[in-house]
Amino acid sequence: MSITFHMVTLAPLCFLLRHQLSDPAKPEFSSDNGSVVDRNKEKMDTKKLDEQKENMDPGASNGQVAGEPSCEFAKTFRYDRDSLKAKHVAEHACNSSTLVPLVEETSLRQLYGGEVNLDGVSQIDQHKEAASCDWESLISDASDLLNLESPNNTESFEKSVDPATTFYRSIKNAMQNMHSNCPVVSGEQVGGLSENLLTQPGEGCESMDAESHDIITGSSITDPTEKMEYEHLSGLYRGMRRRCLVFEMAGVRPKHLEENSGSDSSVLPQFDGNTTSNPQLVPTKRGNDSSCRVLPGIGLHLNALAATPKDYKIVNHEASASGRLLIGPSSSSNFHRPTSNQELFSNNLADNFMEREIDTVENVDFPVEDPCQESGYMANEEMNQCSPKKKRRRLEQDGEAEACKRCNCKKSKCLKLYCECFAAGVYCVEPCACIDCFNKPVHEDTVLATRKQIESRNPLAFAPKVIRASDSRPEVGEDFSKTPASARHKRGCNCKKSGCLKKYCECYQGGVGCSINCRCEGCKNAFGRKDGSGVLGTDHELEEDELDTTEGAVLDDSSQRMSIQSDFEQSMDSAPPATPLRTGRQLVQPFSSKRKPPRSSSFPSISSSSGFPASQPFGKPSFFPPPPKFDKHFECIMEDEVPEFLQEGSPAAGIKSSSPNRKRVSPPQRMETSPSLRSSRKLILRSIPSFPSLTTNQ
DNA sequence: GAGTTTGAAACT
DNA sequence: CAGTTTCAAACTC
Repeated sequence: MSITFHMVTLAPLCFLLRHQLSDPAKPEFSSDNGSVVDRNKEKMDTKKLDEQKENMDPGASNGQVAGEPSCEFAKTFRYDRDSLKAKHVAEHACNSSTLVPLVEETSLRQLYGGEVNLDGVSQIDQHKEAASCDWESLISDASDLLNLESPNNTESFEKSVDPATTFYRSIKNAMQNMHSNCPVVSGEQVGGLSENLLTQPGEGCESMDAESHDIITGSSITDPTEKMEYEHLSGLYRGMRRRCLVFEMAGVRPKHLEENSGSDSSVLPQFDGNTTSNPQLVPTKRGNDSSCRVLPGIGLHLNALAATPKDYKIVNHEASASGRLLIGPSSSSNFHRPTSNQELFSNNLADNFMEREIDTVENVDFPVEDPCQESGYMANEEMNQCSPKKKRRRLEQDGEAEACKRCNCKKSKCLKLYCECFAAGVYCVEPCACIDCFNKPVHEDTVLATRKQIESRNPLAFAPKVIRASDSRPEVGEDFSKTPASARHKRGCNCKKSGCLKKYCECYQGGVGCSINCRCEGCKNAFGRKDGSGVLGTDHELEEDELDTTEGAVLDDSSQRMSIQSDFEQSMDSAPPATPLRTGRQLVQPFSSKRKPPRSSSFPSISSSSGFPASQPFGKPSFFPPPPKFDKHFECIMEDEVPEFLQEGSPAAGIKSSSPNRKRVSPPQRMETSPSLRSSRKLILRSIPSFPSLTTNQ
């Protein structure tokens, strides 16, 4: 049991460790091509492992339910690889005892660096004598334990563990464990050398290397060669294990979850939006509704982990506000790091998974209050009997539609950009009316592969569609919503008939004016025309054609326009409290050179909030559309790109930092140089990979 | 709710 | 790169 717990509590740490081991100079994730093929292959292999796991897991009440976690474990091991460099170091260590000290010390420092200040470090040596364990079997057992864990047991388990203290303790143990492995190489524990190691030093060491990390994460150990095979994909699945692991650990998957898992095989934990009132962890049916799950920022969550349970809860709370599951580079974080698109995607995906997992962990003991989750949950519970359209409308009317996309795809399998969910980087949720949907956690690999493929075709495919000119960045306190035209659609629209006055137009839908990038004809975009004229409400430049009775976008007079604009602004302002639109704007950071959108000054923008008022001032269809589709995107973006707490390091920033997606931004250097945030920084996974020097803070 | 329109995405 | 097709959302009735 203790091992199981360790795996849970240390999962985030492991994530951290892996990142820290990575070579900073090297892209965090391999963005090599042919990933699709490789992935397919890996998929197959993973499935095999899956099956094996399932066979080994008699406790699996539901094939898929139990299977996925198992699969995750397998994946975990495979993908959860340290950087090649790190591994090589380990391998060298295996072959040369002289390197051992370096490996141990360096790895330890890298692994725990200044991020994890644990007393356990000092005790490691004392435990080197500890008999090396058969980690494979141990972990296997542990994983089985997880699956077999009955709700009751789990419950008692949860109760018996104090998150804060246990986490601390677990880390220490894990560290000890890790060192108990290394000594084998160093000769300090020759007795513990496995036969494998003796016969295959390199692989053995690699295994150990893997074990040393996977032990913490609870991943099962597989053939080292396989690990190599998937190493380049390590980043993509980095967070998965934790998700599953956590879920399993949580072991509180309610019965109804299983009941619903028939068609919805995904069994990742989801929390009831009602957890507000119910402190109990209430995972809900997952798979389709995953996108509604809040994936708070990694860093925040990790911070939460490092913090006291109280802080934990608070952070989680706030972090959950955005309620979006980003699985792709659509998140703004992409713009903050000079990584490849693939990396971005992978990172984001991983992060999201990570977030999910961490979130789950947190929620084991602390309730989560998340509007999105709630809405998602409610949608699941209440909308099931409604037609997709009704669901959509209802949600939209509730202003919750923006929180969770729901598609209606029939042919695309939700694996193309046609699918709003997919395009938004979220999994399809239960309310979706899609047919033959593959955009589910169950098909993670497929989704990843597809996304990667699409990105290979168009690196910006998942990037925010609307960007904001840097020079138009508003001053603090300025309501950027007043200048929607300052934001521009990344590519511009191509409208022919809609006059850019309907939501067919992406610019209009995004609440931004058309720009020179647009190839639209007869542009009448109320947010600003291609020719640069007329930003509604700001300059009264609406011209006759805008006032024409075209398309019902009829405006009687400027005052009305103003009213509408007002409405629009209000809508912008009516963003959910957790949606730091303005804040985000203030903090938007420049795109990395790689991510810099074509022909634009590159500031991702949030054109509007997701909370357009349900009521329209004039009792008729508003000239302004309901929250533009991109809002959701923007929300995430803004949240992502708002490392305010990192930038300012102010106490207040701490609160803001709980915004869900901020995790992604976290500029490493800032974190490094912000002593006041040290405790938080410790567990900001997101930043870890790019940490220039983790050892400097020790 | 069914059918149409629209334009982005995907394909050739 | 341009033209065409496919697709699903937006819209209309």
